[in-house]
Amino acid sequence: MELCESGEEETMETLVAADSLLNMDCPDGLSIEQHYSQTFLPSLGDVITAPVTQVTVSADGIVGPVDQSQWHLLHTKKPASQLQSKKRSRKPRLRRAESPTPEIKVKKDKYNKGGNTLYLWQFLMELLQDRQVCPRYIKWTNPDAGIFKLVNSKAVARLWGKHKNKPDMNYETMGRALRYYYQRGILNKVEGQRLVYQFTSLPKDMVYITDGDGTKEEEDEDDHTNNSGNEDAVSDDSDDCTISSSDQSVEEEISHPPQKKMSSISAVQTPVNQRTRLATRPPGQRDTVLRSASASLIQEKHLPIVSAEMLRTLQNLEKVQSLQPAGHASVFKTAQLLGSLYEQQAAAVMIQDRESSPKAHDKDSHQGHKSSQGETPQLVPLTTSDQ
DNA sequence: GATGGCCTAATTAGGACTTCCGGTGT
DNA sequence: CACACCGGAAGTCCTAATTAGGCCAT
Repeated sequence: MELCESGEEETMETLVAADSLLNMDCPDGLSIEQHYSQTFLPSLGDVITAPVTQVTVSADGIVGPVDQSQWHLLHTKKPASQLQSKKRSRKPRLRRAESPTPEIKVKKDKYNKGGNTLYLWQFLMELLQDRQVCPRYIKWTNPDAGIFKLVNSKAVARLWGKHKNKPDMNYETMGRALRYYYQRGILNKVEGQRLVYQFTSLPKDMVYITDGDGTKEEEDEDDHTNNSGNEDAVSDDSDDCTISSSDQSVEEEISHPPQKKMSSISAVQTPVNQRTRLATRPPGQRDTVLRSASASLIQEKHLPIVSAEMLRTLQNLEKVQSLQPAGHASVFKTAQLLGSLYEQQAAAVMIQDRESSPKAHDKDSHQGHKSSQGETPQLVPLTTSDQ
């Protein structure tokens, strides 16, 4: 195992905190460093299953169910000019999907290729679901609104640096990446509160870890009144007790993906309708800068335009069921909305299939049932009205 | 030999950061 | 003074998309 180098300008506190975390032995022999660079990846590999090779919604997509022959025609019929230009000149490349744009792509086995392709926001979400680091180094201050705090920013940055194999990673650098998320509608800054950020959307079945003895409201109180002092206490002093006292649950944690820890941790799974409305909101979060849902995620106006490829992928919906929230934010929103769209379209197709092929009907009805169960984890946009 | 399909390596474009910086606010 | 925070600019790294070329069957 690689030991963390010391001797930087960081405080001893941070070094001890981060190093103890990074070098901590896990029951299965993995350090937490390996845990975040390896254990997460298989769990994310489950996010995107092999049959979902690509999901695209584009401006020239086609609405309506497409059968195989139509599908073939769609992809073989090209303008003559395009065919002629194949030889020497490159075709104009379609822009790849950016996070909050309507062009969505689910990459095949993206997380199983050995590369560290876990995005920073995914990494933070994973940290927030891991009681080894939450709430010691990162914690929810208002889970309902997706607001979290980097309790020990340097430790979190070092974890991120370890994950990305960037030993020089610091909070300033990581913070720049976080600030880019503002533009892309993935994160918002909570004004007036240092080290406090907000996810614009969250997975439907996000696991919320709260302080063992505290409530969310108490955490918020801490944030308003006892920021730095609390950080110190949380970051280092709690190292021994937290880790040692939770060995059993940590062991379970390591052996199970974060999403499956519900039985072993103090977790709160907030229903969507509860998360999207806040009865009482801490006054300090009133000034939260928020984008509207339409600005931050897939917009419903884009959804009538559904590519044939997307529709075909949705016909494999039972495979899509395994999509998990750690995937691309917009993917889940799209999957959610397209799922309902697909159900409507599938209903029409089912009538046809019932007449022609009973087996096809059984298959479709099965898929439709699964999708209507809402088993596909969805990202829930957190809008201004959520505050 | 011409043609078309398939496969694969190389190339390229673009996304997601990373690094550096100068500046402001607390 | 330290730290958090901001955003511009340039760079790196990685991956998906595309192309070119070889091989094989017809």
